[in-house]
Amino acid sequence: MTHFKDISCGELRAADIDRTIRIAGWVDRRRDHGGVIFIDLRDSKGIIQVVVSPENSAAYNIAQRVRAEWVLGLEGIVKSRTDETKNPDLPTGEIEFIPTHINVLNEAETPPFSLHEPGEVDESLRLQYRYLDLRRPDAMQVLRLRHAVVSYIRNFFSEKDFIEVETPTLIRSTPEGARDFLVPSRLQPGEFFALPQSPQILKELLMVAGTERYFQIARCYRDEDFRANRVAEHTQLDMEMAFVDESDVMALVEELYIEIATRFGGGKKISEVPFPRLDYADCIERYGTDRPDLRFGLEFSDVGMIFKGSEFKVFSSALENNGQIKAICVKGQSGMARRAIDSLVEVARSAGAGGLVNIGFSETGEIRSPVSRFLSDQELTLLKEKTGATNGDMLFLAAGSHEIVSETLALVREELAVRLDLRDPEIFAFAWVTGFPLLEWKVEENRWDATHNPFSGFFEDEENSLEKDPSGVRARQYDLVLNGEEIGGGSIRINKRSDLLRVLKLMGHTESEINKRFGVLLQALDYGAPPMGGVGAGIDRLIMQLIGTSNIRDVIAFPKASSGSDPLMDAPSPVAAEQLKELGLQLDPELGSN
RNA sequence: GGCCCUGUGGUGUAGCGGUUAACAUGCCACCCUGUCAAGGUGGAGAUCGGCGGUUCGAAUCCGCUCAGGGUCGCCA
Repeated sequence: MTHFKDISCGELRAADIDRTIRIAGWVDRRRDHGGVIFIDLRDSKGIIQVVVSPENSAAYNIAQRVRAEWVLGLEGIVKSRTDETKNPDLPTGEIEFIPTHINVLNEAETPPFSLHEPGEVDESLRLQYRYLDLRRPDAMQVLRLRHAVVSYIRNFFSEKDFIEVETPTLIRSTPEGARDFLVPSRLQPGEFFALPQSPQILKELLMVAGTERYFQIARCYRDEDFRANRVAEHTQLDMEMAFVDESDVMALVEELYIEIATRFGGGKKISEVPFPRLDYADCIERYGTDRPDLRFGLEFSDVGMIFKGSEFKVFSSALENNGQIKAICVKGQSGMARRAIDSLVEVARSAGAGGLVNIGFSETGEIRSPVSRFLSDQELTLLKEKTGATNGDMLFLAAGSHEIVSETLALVREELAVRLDLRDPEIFAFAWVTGFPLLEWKVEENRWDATHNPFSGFFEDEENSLEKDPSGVRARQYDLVLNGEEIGGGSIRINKRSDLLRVLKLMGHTESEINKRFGVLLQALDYGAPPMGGVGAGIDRLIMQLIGTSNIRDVIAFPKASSGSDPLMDAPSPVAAEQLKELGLQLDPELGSN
């Protein structure tokens, strides 16, 4: 196989018995019995037990010195273990390796943390020594899975006549969207490149160029604060097709994700095929979010009608202020502990709600609620009817503006799912969400803004035209949701210059701004841009779902800490004054010299 | 930028106003020829993230600060 090894440690099997071979790897564990010494030798494929007895004094002397994580090259014979000493827990447990020669390829310091149970080790320490952290077989396994998925994606599109085209990582800054990472230009001092937030414009230009079917595994950069599922640089499956409509793109993407979930999902089941299509407005009504976790129910019911003129002022006044009242029905939880209810109220308050009303219907039909004295029998009867609650169930109600109610109950719904363990870990719940409004009103900026990106196509008719009622125009946008995470999104693009201009003007851009920022695309659209659409889909989040982690750093070889710094390379770092001078940059003296 | 949580031998934790700062694991030495998280005996190893304050006395209480994690803002 190579100069140092004929076969991987982890691949040795009974079929190799009596072979004389070379193996190499790291010392996983060493067990010294005074006489015989056992060394578990680990490589990328697994572990093999090496047995060194005093009879081979040269090897034995070395084996006595050996410590954890030393790098060894061995020459020897594969032997069958006796029946009593076989280890059924190990894939290589039927055999062991008897070395004739041990070659110490490198010694090693004792690692700063155990490589055997590092789940509990401080993450920043693990990141600082990421090259050791990745030695853990399950960490390396994630990288292997990621590779397999990406390579499957590449094959999938290649076989469907797509070509992968690389696009530049030094591009022009556009003030739309997230904050750009900037790279100063030496040749044009005082000017900057931006790292792409996605190859959006470039892939549209590729469509104008006649590529027709393009994809790319593309790195995307956004200089915003981190979250558990968000980092500054992420990898995206970027795809674009010409001469398509929504159904073409969605069908292809759906086919891909079904294949990936089936092949790489570790036996988990896809809850519904074809993926359910949800309308945006409907989604907000039922789940309070545009990326609902469909692994469990707990849908909202609108119970506003019941409380018109109710004695309970919180409810009646919410309605008078044009708000709404919605309920979640939790089956069999009428006896929920007071503490659990209180903490749900806290969750609701954190979302901006005044509170959260709980109404329990006990098994014997009694009402348990802090507001029971305000509720009439008729209201309670109607509540049961509307929410489907029966004796034994618990209702949670929130009242207020549409926005507050949605956000509040969405949080409460998630929290209930966690506490009641409603999320089946063996399920992939995919869904498409469509029917997004094209534009949303930005109160602070006093203008319309694109809900996704300004290049998204739109549906309009006479009543709902851009100029008459922008809020009524739907985008030709589709988002792919998996287990409550947005894992992809795309649209059929605007391919006519005049339409793009209409949208950009509505968004409050002046002609000259438009030309400066979007001039290239506008011009290109004028040169015969075909109908086109595609998706951008997050690879990191997909892998997270496949392995079932909520920490995005688990699926990245060398991730940044959530502060945005790199504990391994100790980046970012100050640079020499020379470098700054070449770039024509001067630092704000108030930043100090650290 | 706001809020919440965490910081004690190498690692993971306990201790929460007076302790020789405890335990596990790792490390080192010795014993041990069939273990596979080997076992046994012994040993080294922490000024309790940093600075300041309160107190007769601070790992413990308070303030500031640093680092990490989460979250809101932000993320077309």
